[in-house]
Amino acid sequence: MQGLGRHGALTADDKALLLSLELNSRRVSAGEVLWQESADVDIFCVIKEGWAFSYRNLGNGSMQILKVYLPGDIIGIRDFGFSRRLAGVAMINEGAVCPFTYQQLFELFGRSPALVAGIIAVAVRQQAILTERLVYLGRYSAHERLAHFLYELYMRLKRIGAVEDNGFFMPLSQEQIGDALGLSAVHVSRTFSMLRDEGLIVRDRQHVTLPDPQALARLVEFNDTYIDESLPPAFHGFA
Amino acid sequence: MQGLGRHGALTADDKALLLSLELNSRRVSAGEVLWQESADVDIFCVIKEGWAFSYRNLGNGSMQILKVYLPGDIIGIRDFGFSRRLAGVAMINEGAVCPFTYQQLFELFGRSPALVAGIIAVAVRQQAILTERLVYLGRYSAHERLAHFLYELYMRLKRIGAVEDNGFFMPLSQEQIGDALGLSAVHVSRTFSMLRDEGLIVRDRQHVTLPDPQALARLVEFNDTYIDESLPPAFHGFA
DNA sequence: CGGTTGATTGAGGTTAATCAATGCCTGTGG
DNA sequence: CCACAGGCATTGATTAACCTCAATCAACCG
Repeated sequence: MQGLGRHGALTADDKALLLSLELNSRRVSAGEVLWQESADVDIFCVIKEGWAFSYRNLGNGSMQILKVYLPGDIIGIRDFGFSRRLAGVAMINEGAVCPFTYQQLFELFGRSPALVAGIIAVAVRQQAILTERLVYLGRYSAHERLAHFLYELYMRLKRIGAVEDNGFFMPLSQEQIGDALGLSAVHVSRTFSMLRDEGLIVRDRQHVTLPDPQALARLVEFNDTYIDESLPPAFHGFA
Repeated sequence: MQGLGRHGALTADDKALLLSLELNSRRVSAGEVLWQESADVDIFCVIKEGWAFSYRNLGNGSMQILKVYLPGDIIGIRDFGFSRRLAGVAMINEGAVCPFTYQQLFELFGRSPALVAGIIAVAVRQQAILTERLVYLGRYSAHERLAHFLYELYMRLKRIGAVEDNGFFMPLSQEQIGDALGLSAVHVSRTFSMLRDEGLIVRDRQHVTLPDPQALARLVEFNDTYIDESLPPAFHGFA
């Protein structure tokens, strides 16, 4: 609700609708697969608690992680408009999700322009994050990829109040980070060491600290166009 | 119109609306920049003729090409919902485009559910193509990346009737292909030679032939989920 | 005809993958 | 409480993929 409200005032009715969706939330365990790739598209989810990721398993035995989802993120709207899942989704750690159906989504669409605008904004910004990683995969070294990845997490976590003293909880294994960045787990480890020696990133088990976020931002030339989540003025008349 | 009509019957009114958009088309020259990254978002375009690509220029001097656009493709809907361009767009060869404004897009939305469904379907499928390349960038070698890239072009060109005897016109330079696949131009050249020696891809200047598309499809494990362009049943009641 | 652009080929260097060994935590069962 | 196993991270050595630089060549263009 906090996420969607940024794009237009929600009426009391809108809020009631959203709250009704949140009622039937479900606890999920670490590693649990929410759905497999190619499965039928039935539901979407909002993460209430815990981290998840979407992935593709490849013919050569490796896996590509497409996106990491944090509490408050909507999972599955990328599949909106398809009849089968383009990617699987699994939980990283324990948590809770609120599932809702295509039906309920269309209901929202019919009822509230502000919610439509909000969901469009969320969807296009998620895609922008993906595009940003495509750029990094294509043209940057392991060093910059990892730095960018962690800085992006830092920014997203800060938005939801999960950063304290420039540090945050990060439950991904180095193997999983490698699968997200197109690197081997071994090289992720080496790259972490480099970043630590440079004083840019400190990591202790599942806790990451960025001693100097500004310096890191300069290094990765962070493009915050897609983090700014306001919709352009043209939308105001529409939704 | 052909592309959008796949997702629902267009009324005579819809068609008239689309034709009116096509009236003010504009000729564009090879290499012409349609817009720069970070520019204000004012228009979208349909390509009537010629090829284009969207790109990001990076701090380290290199460029990442995000997507290649073919005749019939809509350019710029990725920026829908942002006030500034996430990527630049430039023509590869000479051609013609039909620009239309945010305003006109909203008008379409208000008038025709079938067009809304069509545009949603086009947008999500374009994103799926991007995601597919992200997977290839992260986890496949130059050999498979190039094979996949060309096979994807082959499939998309076949849809619009631009393939003849398994061959097609391909105006991209090897430098540009490298920018799309995250490779150097030199390595693209070597990889082309490998594919030619394997009998998978024959290239003569700007003409590419796939002697055995089936074999190539097996090699790249082409995922055609996102090429199937029908919207799922759930949409039928909605749009 | 000279100039330019794009493709090819070779040589050598760099990045990151792979293989393998070790260490460190954590949980488990005796 | 200790022994042990499993998962994760680290480190070293070797190999493979790809980049960069540089030279050459072919096609095109004024």
